[in-house]
Amino acid sequence: MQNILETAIKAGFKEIYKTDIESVEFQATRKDFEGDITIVVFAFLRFVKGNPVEIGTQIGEYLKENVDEVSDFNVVKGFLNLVISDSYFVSNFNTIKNTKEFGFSSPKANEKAVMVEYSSPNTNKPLHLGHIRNNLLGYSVAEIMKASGKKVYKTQIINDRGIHICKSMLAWQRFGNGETPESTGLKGDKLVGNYYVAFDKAYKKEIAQLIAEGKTEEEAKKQAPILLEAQQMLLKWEAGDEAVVKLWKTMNQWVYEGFDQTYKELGVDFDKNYYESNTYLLGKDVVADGLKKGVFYKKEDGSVWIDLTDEGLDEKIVLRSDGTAVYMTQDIGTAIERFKDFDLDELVYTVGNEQDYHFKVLFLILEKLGFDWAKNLYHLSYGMVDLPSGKMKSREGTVVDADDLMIEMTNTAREISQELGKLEGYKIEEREELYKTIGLGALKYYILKVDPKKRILFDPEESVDFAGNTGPFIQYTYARIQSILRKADFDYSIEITDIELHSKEKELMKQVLLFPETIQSAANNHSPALIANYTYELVKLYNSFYQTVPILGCEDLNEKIFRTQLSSKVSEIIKSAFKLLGINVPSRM
RNA sequence: GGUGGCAUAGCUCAGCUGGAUAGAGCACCUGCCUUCUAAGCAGGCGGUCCUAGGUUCGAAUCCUAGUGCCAUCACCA
Repeated sequence: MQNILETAIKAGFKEIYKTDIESVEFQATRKDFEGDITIVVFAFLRFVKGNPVEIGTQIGEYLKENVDEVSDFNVVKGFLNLVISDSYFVSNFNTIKNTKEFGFSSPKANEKAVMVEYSSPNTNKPLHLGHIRNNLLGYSVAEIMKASGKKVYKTQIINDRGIHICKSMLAWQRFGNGETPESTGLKGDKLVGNYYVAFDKAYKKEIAQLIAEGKTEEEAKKQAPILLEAQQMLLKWEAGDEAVVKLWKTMNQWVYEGFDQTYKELGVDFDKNYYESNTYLLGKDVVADGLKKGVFYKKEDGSVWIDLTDEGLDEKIVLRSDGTAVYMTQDIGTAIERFKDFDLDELVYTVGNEQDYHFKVLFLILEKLGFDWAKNLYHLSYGMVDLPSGKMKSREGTVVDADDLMIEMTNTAREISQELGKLEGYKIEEREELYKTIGLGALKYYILKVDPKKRILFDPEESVDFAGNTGPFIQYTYARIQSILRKADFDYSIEITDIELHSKEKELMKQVLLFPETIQSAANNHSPALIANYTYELVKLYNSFYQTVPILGCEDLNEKIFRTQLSSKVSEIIKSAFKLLGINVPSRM
């Protein structure tokens, strides 16, 4: 539509004012004015001198005469509001009416893929609310990019080695009495997490003891025997000590089983897992190579650095003086590995904004090393999820556990649903499934509707809403439409062409037609929030339509068919949009 | 201290590349279930868009400075 108008407007200026204009500025007409599309006349004043109202009127008249789709216009101040004909909307609707997965594009042949990394947990403690945001964002962005026409691989790198892992292992050895998930009935990740906390407790105790003996806090922190022992254990692990490796495998396996369960409940998945225990040595040869190229330099003690002061950053270490890899070394190696493993041209890292600096440096290093794909690396940086008491800290037990939270959400959904009592004829299992759908819908929507880069304040005392701009509200609208479609006992597949639109229908259709560009924009911006906001707007318009005009009770058969078709399309879009957010929709609720 | 991010209604958030009287939801108040699901609809109340300058016909949006909160600046990850 905009293209048609732009060409016409340019032609109009040429005819009336004998001038060429560069571009036309469009915007949606505000609700309080009549019209569908608005042209900002002010922008033309650079090319044509005169009164904006006069110019607007002349252009409006020109368009009304020369463009079929423009049925009327009005000018308010410097704004030319155009009324687009009903037939334009109706014919547009008819072309998309039967499109399966309207708004989604399929991947083009031969196009390279995008890899989205998310989750990437440590294997020493259970997943919490912060991981939930990460998982939901990563999963959703991956789905959105798929829908926008990209081939996508989902991945995570599991941080399964290092001193923090040894801490839980050591604590289990000392205090565990051979406990297992089976013997305790605990989820594996929970059990291991308990020992991570136990380590910290014992460690703190030893520190206090040493301080009492006259050491400074700093000395005490470094000399606590339990810490030294954990460090010993790490060395043994790296040396391949049989007993340590065996324990490591056993405990990690417990954690994986626990994680799998959480991921399944949350509804996220991965195409490939990377393990840090396999990748932590990667990148060293790249560093050696970069050293030759002069990208890095060696200090006297043998450590290798990169100087980024020209870019306004600092110097950064890429290899320790003892030749071992740091985090950065691994990330360099892993990135390269991934581009070898898959035919990629883009890699998205879903990692909190506390690591902004790290990724800035990483990308810069890869660019300096000469990888042309380095410019296609993207850090999907999101804000922290904070509690009213501040930051969540696993070691201090101030975390909102992922499993617990999902259960609580389901419980709330159950309470509300039972109170409303609309589920006659539903079996117990069906109901439980539904409570989960609604509870998780509330949680996921609550988190995803917020712009990723903003931090979220989560108050466990105030439960997530189920009314207003929420997941359940949107699910409810979907269920309502399903109810209508179940009751529609007539053939509504025929094409309706000649029809006069109710203003509610027109507004709704305008929103429907925006779905494809919303997906593209959400993909470009890596923002599920755009999908959430779009869907909310769509659903609000639908509910207003639903309560203003009769659908099945409509006298005129054409109207009735058309409104049913429109309802059906809206429900399809709700379902698709929610699929992009990883949220299911119920046929009743 | 250096660097980066954020600041919009009592609370939670929208606000696209600058554009019309700054929009939703929650909360509070008023109506609407003998028509398709009231987890809904219609309406009311509520704002120095952090502050001060600047650019512009026009600034919540762009620039500069300041204030506040958060993050980061380790041979940790």
